Amino acid sequence: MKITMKEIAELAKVSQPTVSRVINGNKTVNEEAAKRVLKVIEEVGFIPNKAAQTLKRSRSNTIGVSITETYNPYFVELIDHLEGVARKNGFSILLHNSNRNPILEWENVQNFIARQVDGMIIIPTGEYNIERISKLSIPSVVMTQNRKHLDSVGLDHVFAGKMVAEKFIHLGHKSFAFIGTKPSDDKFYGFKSAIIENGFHFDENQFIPLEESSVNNFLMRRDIENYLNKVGNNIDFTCVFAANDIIALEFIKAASERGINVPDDIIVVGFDDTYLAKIMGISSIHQPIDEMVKTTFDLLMDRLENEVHPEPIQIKLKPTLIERNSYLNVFLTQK
Amino acid sequence: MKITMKEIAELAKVSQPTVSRVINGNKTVNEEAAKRVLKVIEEVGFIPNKAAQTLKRSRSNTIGVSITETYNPYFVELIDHLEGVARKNGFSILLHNSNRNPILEWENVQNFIARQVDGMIIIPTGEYNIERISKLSIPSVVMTQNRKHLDSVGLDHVFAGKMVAEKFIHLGHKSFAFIGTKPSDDKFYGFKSAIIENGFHFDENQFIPLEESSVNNFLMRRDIENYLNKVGNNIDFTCVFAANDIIALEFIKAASERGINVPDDIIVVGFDDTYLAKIMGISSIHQPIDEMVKTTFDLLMDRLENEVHPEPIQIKLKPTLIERNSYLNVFLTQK
DNA sequence: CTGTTAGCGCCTTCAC
DNA sequence: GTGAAGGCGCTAACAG
Repeated sequence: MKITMKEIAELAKVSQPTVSRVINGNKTVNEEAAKRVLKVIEEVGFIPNKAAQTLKRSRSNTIGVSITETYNPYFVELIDHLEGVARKNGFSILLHNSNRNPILEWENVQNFIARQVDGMIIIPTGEYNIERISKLSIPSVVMTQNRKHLDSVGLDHVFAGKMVAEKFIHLGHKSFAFIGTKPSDDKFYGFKSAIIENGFHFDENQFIPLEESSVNNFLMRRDIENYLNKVGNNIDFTCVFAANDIIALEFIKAASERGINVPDDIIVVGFDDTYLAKIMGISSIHQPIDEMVKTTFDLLMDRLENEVHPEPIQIKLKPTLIERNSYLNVFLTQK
Repeated sequence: MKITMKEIAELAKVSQPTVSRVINGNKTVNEEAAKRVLKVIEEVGFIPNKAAQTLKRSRSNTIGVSITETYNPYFVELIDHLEGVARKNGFSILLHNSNRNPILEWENVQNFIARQVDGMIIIPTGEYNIERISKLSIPSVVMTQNRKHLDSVGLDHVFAGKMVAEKFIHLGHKSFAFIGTKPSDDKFYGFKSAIIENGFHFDENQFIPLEESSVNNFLMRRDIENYLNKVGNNIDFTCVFAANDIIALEFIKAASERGINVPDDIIVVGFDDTYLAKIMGISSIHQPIDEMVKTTFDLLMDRLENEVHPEPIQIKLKPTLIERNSYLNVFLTQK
């Protein structure tokens, strides 16, 4: 059924390796013969079998990508760009979702190995598999987060937090809030540090906690409502930094329903600058997706070509703050 | 560097085919020997080379997925589910984006063939490549749209349009609008037909046209603004059916800025029921993503196992209408 | 310039 | 039950 080089060779009256030569652009082929081969290939629509090539060359031109979720559009943009960059460089993407589950993440890695990927790009579920991966002899780079034991391209979250705090302070705010999963978050660290460094106080009651398991907007909303119900009318912060855009939007909605106007009463800054922020006009920390993908891919290519295995590189990209008016305000002040 | 069955065989003091046998669960192996082999495999962390397996078995357990975009979260949900179902069945996904470009789409297909995928799932860019694909001898199924020449799992768009029109009529509306790319759209056809069948009139001036090239919310917004500017205050429709949720939201925003209240003045129904609709409380046509993915995958598996190549099957799934209050209304009526 | 040869890692008869 | 032999489709020396 399937056509092979052998058939092409017979039809073009050359040997099979010659067919291989013309396909791989080996110049040392008689022009006439090459033409004949190309003609036959064209006619029968021959496409070389990459499984055989991979086996022979021990290079698959495939990279395995393990992601943690697709719920946050930020990750989707990342994957999409990555696929584009990879294709432009002749690579295909093998995509597997770990769903934030380290066990599945490890399965993904095993699968990538089995399928002979040339390299892996990992959006990690946590620390769990990082060290094992680093010992694997397959070039791997972690994207979106920095890890000690592996090449990684992340974002300067501390800087992002500082930037937001300084913006708030510059705008005259004096009482701050943060919404996020864990207090150990770098962006919270940067946020809080900058507040304190500027002589202000961060009230720990104004850390609005989200459950680790709150992975969609309903659950995030629930956590926010819980907080708001608890504090009742004792809200005295005037600015909020949310750990991502979905959270920011849910806070704005929850606040609005309680008669709190954003941005007149409270201003909000989200994170990731996804199209959610763009569509809804929410200020947000923009991650340089293009740069992150490009850097990650280049780093992987570099590791792929230069066998030497030096110390892991940690690259931290600089975010920027995108200011918007909050479209929601438009709706609120309409009447 | 890489470990092979040969090494395992030596370490376990058996022959290489025996290693293959235990890995593939062939019962005809001495228990003692099998144990030894498994132990060695465990110790050295051996993972069989799928490129070799693929070459030998001419089966890769991979399916190629060509998508047109990731901008609409609906497609992302689809891919994510698909990846989950595929994995559960031992398949990996090779993902390529055609970016709505038929040339890239064809490249994707070629690449899939080269990489020996067992089957393909295509979200098509249009009619362009469908027939070529149908002649390919690799099982392929089109998802999200129905095509004559290829197995396809789509949605009953005509029914969806009817459903929305009937809902509008039931609510007492008499003047209708539609926002979408082309009047040939099945959902517009169903929408308009139901309006006429119920004795109402559809004013062609109330087809709000979007450019084919308007692929993001800014461009969609621009088209909507153009329309609204053109008609000025002569808006006499009270209900709008938008071809997707992003369009619906952009219309709501544009209308709100002009003092038109949604849903008090105009009600809006979107399409796809993405989380955008969920987050913003926009009514929308829900596509049964789970069912679509499951059906598509099962159909592909069926084609994969039963060599016979009967007539293409066209499956049309039934959408449902999810009614919401439009959160935007909450904001609008706040003060 | 080009054909012959060998082998990538695995699976599959086929004898023993 | 298991080893030996052959081959999947391709590439890479190596002669000629």
